[in-house]
Amino acid sequence: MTDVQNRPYHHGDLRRTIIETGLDILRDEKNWQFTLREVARRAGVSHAAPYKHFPDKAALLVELAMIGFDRLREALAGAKPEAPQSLFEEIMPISLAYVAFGTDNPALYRLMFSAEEGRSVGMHLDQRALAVFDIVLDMLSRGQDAGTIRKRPVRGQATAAWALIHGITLLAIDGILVPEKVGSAPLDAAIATLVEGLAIPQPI
Amino acid sequence: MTDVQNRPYHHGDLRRTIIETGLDILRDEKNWQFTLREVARRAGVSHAAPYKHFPDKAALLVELAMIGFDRLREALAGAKPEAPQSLFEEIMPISLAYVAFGTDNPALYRLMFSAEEGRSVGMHLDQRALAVFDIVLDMLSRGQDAGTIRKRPVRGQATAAWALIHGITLLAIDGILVPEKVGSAPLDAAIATLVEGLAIPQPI
DNA sequence: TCGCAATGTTACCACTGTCAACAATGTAGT
DNA sequence: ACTACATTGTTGACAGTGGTAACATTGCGA
Repeated sequence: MTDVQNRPYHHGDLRRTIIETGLDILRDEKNWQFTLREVARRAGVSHAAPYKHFPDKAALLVELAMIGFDRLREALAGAKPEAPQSLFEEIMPISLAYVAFGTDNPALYRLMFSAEEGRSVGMHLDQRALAVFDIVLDMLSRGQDAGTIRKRPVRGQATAAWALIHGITLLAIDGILVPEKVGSAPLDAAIATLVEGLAIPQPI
Repeated sequence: MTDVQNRPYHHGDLRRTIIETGLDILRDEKNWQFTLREVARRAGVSHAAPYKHFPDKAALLVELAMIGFDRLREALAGAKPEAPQSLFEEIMPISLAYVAFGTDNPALYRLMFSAEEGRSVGMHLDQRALAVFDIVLDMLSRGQDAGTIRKRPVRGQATAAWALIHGITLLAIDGILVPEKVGSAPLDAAIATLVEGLAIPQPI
């Protein structure tokens, strides 16, 4: 266990440091210029050092995207209401948590769904993304069992739910859907529309 | 009017050529490496020539994104059904056209909604994007007047509709929502769910 | 016809991703 | 303890990129 004080030749735990530095850059770099050399620079290490831990830049980005999916899943799990009285009360907090995660970590969220880096992210993305998808899927399945949502292919309904929230999140990140307050009117209305589409119609 | 045959010193209409070449690259470059030098190369011109027509790379990308929005708007306008018998019949073809546009022009569609290039695209995007948004808005307004959709803030419902289709399109581009056939089951189901959320509930 | 503005080219700069060669360090086997 | 080796970090190079400045060529108006 080397002492951190005297900057030894070997960093000690450079891999983790690189990942954390990468997350930092994703967090405060609004201009999305993610350079491997900048990561190395911030980590106080030479520009080629990261290559001892990651085969190339895309690999690091994949790693970061993975962490992003993990965090998103945790955020959703943490937002799940305990005793929802209606489908709306169940879906709303999770949706808000999802959108909030996206607007709080715009660069990271974009990275998660970007196929721009040589298709790598997209390739490895399936499993983790589907883990998030499964949260929605479970929610709707239970709702269907409880008789609160329509009897339609669950997969299609989950797709609708995910796509809607995903779309809202990206529109919010892009500043098109005013993300002033997360609890803004269009957002609530959009989610309400989704819930109406899922729920079994009630007598007016 | 210079003859195109003998490659004069002055290209003649380089600006348009650059834009078209850019669109070509967007079309067949799946790997999303959009280099200004490659554009110049394909246009058969020196690597600095584009700077006489565009201040920088971002400006060209903004231009391309604009064209993308124009084309999307035209595609949607062309897909509008003539005499829809229901809200579903009205929304479905437009939605399919939207998703098809995205999956047919993945790189272009991504560019349209990417704020990665120095926020330029996002800044200039508003007007054109809202033009697309207005198509949805008009559709829902007319539906509300006709009494086929719920009386809720139109803006929120239009947001829901757009976000859902936008999300579906991106998920399809990312290959998460199997885009095998555009008329796939999850896609139809998702749109159906949307329509149910918009429409006034019918007696079962 | 002459001079200037527009447009294209060349040469250069800083920067990036990536690789090869080299240096320092930890560690296993004797 | 000593030595050979694998690990990890550094330096220096390469090609490719966005961008700028200086220069060349052309078209066009006075």
